[in-house]
Amino acid sequence: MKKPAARRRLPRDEREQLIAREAVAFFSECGFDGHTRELARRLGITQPLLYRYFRNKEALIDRVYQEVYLNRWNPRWEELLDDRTRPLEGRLLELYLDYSHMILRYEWIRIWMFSGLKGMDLNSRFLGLLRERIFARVIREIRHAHHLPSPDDIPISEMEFELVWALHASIFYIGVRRWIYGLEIPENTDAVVEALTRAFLDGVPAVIAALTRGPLAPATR
Amino acid sequence: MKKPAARRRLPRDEREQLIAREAVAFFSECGFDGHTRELARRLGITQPLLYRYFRNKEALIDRVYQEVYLNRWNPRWEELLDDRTRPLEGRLLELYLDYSHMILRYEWIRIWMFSGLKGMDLNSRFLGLLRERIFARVIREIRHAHHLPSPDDIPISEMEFELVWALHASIFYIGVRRWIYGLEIPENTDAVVEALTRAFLDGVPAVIAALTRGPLAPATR
DNA sequence: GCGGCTATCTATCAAGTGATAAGTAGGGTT
DNA sequence: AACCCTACTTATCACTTGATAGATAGCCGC
Repeated sequence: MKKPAARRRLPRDEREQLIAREAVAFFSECGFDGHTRELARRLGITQPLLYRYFRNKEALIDRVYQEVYLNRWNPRWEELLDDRTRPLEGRLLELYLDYSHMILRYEWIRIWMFSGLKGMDLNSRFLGLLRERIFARVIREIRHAHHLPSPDDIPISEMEFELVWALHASIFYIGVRRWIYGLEIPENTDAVVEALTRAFLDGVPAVIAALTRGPLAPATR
Repeated sequence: MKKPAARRRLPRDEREQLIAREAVAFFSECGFDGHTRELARRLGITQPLLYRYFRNKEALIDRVYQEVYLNRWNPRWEELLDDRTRPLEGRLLELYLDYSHMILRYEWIRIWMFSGLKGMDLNSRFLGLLRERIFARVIREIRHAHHLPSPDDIPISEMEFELVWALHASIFYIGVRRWIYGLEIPENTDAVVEALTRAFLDGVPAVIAALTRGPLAPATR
């Protein structure tokens, strides 16, 4: 209720930011087929004004991606996992809590899914990064903490990756339930993420131990 | 390469089925904003012909839902879980393998997500059923197999439901990776579903045991 | 093979949909 | 207070898109 109407003649930068912010909210609600007229209506401006700030609809959508995803990768996640002075459980809890705070948001989850369904490569590129930089490290550190062979000696198997995918899925799906299906979820999502991470750490090392001894199907990608 | 062109003047029922089947493939690929002209083009017919078989686009989409979801609920799942003459592990494996065969398909997963993003109540209604009929039973049977209090005595807690959601998420996400992100997944998905279910049964009962003894936060819905 | 039923097509409408051009007016500068 | 830059609006285009009306022609029964 700050402004009755963010009206006429704003400085260029300010208007651009207003548009970008509303575009994030709008496209995350309606998908990228949402109409520019409706977006303009929500901004309290006319539709042609959008085109004074963005060359076309595609440029506007690019900006939305930039706002929601760009530079959200936290290099600390990798450092965190590498820091063997700390117990593994603490490292994993911090990682997954932090990561969940990033992805368990309306805009993040929905634009992520819209983007995936549209076949953008954003998703596969990000998940490729996640797999190589995070998942592989998680498995490496679990093996190390349990005195199992390093991935340098025995490559990470497909099934080991699947177990880490499963934890990732469990966390991500909290957001899907809340922001896509519109279901109620527990108020304290941190507690759930924590419980899931602990359960993972309780159960998975034994499986990995069995895998690094048994016949292995190394991950193909 | 059977038919050069499935041409003119088919019997009414046959044409209707052709349209319905192609509509499933088409809308699962393009989403419900896909254009009727493009659908007609894929069918090798003109766009107005669609309207001789379906009152409007909405009716066509209703038919797609019907084709993909209606009458797919298998009452056997409930009977299966109730059958205490069989070991719990066998029952859960059969349940989740069968369920995964239903949902881990291109059309099922994508239309499911499109529907969720559009805010259809299909998703929440189906998941409500799943929660009450399946999840609650899974927890009840785990408790019973481990000589823990029945849900009649100690209601199922929020966290217990979360653990079952997590298994569901892990399985569902295999389909999301494959059919929405376009990632490679293990060839033998049955083996993965089996491993996830076993891991669930290995780890979760201990957590549930702790929960039914510790202070409980009963599930609110 | 011919007549008629109707599956299918051609032509077209009306409402929208992204985008552009040219006019209007707000507000900082002097 | 007059001026001018440009943020913003009005008017409009070209194309798309769901939907309808009427013409055309394939196929079954005789």
